[in-house]
Amino acid sequence: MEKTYDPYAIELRINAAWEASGAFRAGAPGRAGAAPFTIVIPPPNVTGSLHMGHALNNTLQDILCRYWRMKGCDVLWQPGTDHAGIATQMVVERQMAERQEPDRHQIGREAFLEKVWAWKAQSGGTIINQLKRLGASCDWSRERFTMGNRADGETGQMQRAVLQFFVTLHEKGLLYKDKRLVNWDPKLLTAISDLEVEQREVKGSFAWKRGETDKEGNLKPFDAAALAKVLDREPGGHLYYFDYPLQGATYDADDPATFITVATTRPETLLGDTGVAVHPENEKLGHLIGKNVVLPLVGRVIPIIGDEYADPEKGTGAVKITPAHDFNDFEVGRRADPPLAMVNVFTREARLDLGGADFAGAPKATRALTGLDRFTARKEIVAMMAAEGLLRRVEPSVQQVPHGDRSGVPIEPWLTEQWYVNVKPLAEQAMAWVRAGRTKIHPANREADFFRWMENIEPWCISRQLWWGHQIPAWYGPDGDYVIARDEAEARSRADAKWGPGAAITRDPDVLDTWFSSALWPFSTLGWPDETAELDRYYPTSVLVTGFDILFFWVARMMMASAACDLAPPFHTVYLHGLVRDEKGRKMSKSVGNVIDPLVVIDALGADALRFTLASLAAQGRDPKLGVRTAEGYRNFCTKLWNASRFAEMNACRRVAGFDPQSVTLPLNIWAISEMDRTLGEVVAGIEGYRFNEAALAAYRFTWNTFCDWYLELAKPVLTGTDAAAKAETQAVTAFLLDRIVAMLHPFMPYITEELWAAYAAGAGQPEAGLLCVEPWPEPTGLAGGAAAAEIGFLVDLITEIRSARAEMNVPPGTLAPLVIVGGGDRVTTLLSASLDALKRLARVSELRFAAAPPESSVQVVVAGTVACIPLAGVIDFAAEKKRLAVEREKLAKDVDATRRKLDNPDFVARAPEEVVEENRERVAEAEGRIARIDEALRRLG
RNA sequence: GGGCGGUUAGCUCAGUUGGUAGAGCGCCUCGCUUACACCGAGGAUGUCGGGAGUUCGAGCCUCUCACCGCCCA
Repeated sequence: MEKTYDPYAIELRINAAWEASGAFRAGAPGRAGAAPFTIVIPPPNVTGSLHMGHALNNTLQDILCRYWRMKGCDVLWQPGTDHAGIATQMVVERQMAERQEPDRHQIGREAFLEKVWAWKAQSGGTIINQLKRLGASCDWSRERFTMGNRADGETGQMQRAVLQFFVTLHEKGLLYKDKRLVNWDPKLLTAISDLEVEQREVKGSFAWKRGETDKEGNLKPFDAAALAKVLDREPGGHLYYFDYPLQGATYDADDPATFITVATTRPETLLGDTGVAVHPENEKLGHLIGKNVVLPLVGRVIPIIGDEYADPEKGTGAVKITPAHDFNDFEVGRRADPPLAMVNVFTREARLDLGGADFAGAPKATRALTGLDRFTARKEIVAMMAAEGLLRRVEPSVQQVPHGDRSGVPIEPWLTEQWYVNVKPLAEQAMAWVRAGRTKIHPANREADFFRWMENIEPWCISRQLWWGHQIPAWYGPDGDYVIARDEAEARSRADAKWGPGAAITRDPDVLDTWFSSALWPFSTLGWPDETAELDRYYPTSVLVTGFDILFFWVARMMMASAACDLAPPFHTVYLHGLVRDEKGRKMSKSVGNVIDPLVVIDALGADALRFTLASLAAQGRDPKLGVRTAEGYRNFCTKLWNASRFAEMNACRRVAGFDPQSVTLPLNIWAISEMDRTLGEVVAGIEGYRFNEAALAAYRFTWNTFCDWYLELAKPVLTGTDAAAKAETQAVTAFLLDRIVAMLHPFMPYITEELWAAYAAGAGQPEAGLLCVEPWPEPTGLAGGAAAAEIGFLVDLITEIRSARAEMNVPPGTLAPLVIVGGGDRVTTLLSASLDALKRLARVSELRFAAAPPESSVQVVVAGTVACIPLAGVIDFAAEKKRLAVEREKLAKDVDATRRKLDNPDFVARAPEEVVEENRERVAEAEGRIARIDEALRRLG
């Protein structure tokens, strides 16, 4: 073996070996009869690159896949990538702009898509290769892409899956077109779904009030320029109060009978107001219901209506209603009798468009605003209202402003016709699955989130005004109605039937939401809509591992898609992990500059160290916090394991064919094997219970603390000793334990364990032995630790106590001293005599003596009732020893006191379980025994 | 405003039927012993956010308050 562990070279070589062996291919002939275990990867954005979230997500999936593969399952980890419509189209458009090329509208749809595919070809392999470096044991031969293969066009299977899904929804009556408000992104010029909107808190700073005076008592005029300056930085964050004059009255700012005041956060929408709402039971304003106001700047006469949406406690109690530009107002307008008119004032770029009939009667100055950007318009409108004397007040307010999560600009509710899926019945089915336990969600408390969202689910807007994506398979005929078909030919025949032969039809230019295709991922990747052997064998999949942030985006939609296609629930378990944060708990983001690149960590410390770190941080229901240094400890762990293996090699601890753990006789070996069994149990329970951190920690503790710190140290005298039989057994056990350690750690640290496995095989003269990744998972030996385990436990405690006492006495480490055992039984005598070499080595004992009474001038420790004395005349620091004993005595006395009080409580003795009471009695007895010995020792010291 | 989660050693966090608190890192002291200084040995540090309740017994269960975070309106 090399002197040091070099991750980079090893990872490269091991990866090649895995690839060449086909070990990760699903459906190996040898596993034809095995149970399948399937995971579909959450497909990363095809043009993206690996970030820490991916690293966590895929590490956890890989742990499961490698574990179940070793357990004998036929594992399919289905890899692939997502076309990420908006994000990818944005990237390509940005590139074109940077190169000062003509934009997509100038070059046309075909040429643009050509460029996107070219970009995919160029950057699409990046993330896949990065996943390979992480060690992901996907079946790479089955890689899929949500847009399918380009050469196949719409006849490719992945494309047909999407078309079939669309047709199925249509046939089930779950698909419809509707003209309603959508979240419109005026930068990307597309509708986006509710989930793609993020609320950002915005707070303004400008305040003004009509009639306000300065220190000298002069009226403060409204300063439009000052407001504009504030709004240039941040257009939101203010509440504006406007007076709307009542029809037929002469406006007088001081006479409330002549106007109604409304408050708004978006003054520019005023132009589209078609009503004012007041709560029907509003005592102050209720009497105005039924009257009209004259909309300032426009002249439109609009009604004051009664609607409970207008909260009398909030703002002025009256709300301006703009049905075409606000979701709540849209509902209010529809409820009203007669319904309020809809007046659209924006273009798709969110510029004012006041050229229509609705503004024919508006003043010229107002119509001149046409073409202004919405935020410029905001400043203008406020200034104009102020000039008209109708601005009552401006105040800063904290607002949640919806922003497009991709474009980062405020979204605009906008009236358009879009395609929707009625997801209600599908959500019902998905919820039924979860209720019935056919799909389990871990951690369980996320189930509540799932139900809350599903119960309040809104129609899913699936059309996007983009080019990169699956084009909607709907064709419009001469009358504007449509037919839906799987392909052009089917569309033609349907069109012929509907509109007569040869009717002109045009296909809907829009594409489908990316999630529409990723919703099919668990079955489209297996061949659906075709009936394939893979679908039969690997569907439904086993576990879905993903971040809780896409529970609704993706997990819920996969379940609904399965329901729509009359398939079983797509997975029996959903495991949701947290979001990786930096060491201060902040989200990792480029702008903050706290991003830790997984590849940088892999380069520096190795993939195994990164993986182990992530696994050990993956506590359920918590966001892992990762610092730059966190992974170093686990790099050290790799080195530790490496060196333990080197030690074994140097001491000729070779794998023994046919080794039977039941035949082991040395207490040390029995103890170690039984500890190994226990650890295996913890690791299995951790992995199968999705408590990855607990599994990782158990394996870590055994390897470092039990095996390296104690087993190997205690084995050293045996390995260098003269008892050939004991030596041979210990060599065999060391090799046996290392085999199990690397197997147990393999799901977490595949590279170093695979490498060591090969080294062990070579050492044992089995260079042709197979790969660890397809070895069977080690099953517990069932060896009972019994008395042997207790003996080693005693020895470990004794050595620890002696070391501790010596250190406290400032005994120089080089000093050897005898160990005098007082009143130990036969078992102790035998054990310690047999362990003399270990005691010499680990506790600096020169010789072992047994005596009836403690010798003079000695330090004494007590372990499990046995008194061990170290006579150190001349070396011992008497004052220090007295102090040490006094401190210990005080601690014990306190303990005795507390425990006694408990035992004196009749309720405790009566109600606590017998074993707890007994435990406390023993505690008192033991502590009192120790106190007696300490007192004796103190007397002896004078 | 509603919901969820958090508050445990200097830092990051474990703590799964309630039985007198643990790990890693950091810190301090020491280092004879060639598997490993990316190491070894020893050590210090916590009224488990505040308050109340249930219980023989609460980090854990209930209520309440405070602060922090996330999601939704």
